[in-house]
Amino acid sequence: MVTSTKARVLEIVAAIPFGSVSTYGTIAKRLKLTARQVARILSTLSAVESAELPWYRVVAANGVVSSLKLGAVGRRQIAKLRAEGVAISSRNEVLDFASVAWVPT
DNA sequence: CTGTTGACGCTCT
DNA sequence: TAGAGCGCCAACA
Repeated sequence: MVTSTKARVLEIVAAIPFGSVSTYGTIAKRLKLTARQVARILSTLSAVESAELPWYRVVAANGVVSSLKLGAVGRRQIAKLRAEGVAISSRNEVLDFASVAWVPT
């Protein structure tokens, strides 16, 4: 298989269980990458990929939703997470993050 | 080729 | 508790 960097990241994201979240840094270290690369890959997802993959289950370190996304995508991400049972505080942080955090295997 | 910009993370103050 | 600074690396003008 090709096992391109993008494919590996998408594979991890697609494996995040319902009601759980993961972080850029965790995925990045798991794949021997940097958080920036993981973030950029998710930012370049096609419309189909973004619709199929639970990219909204991926947040920044400490379960904080990236303030850079809050303008547009972030609002949608928080709405999606809440719809899946993930509580988000008024400060855009995942409540009880340690319990819902998921580590790729 | 160089410089800027991030859907980021960690450390120091 | 907040804020600022630096490192990381790929895409883009």
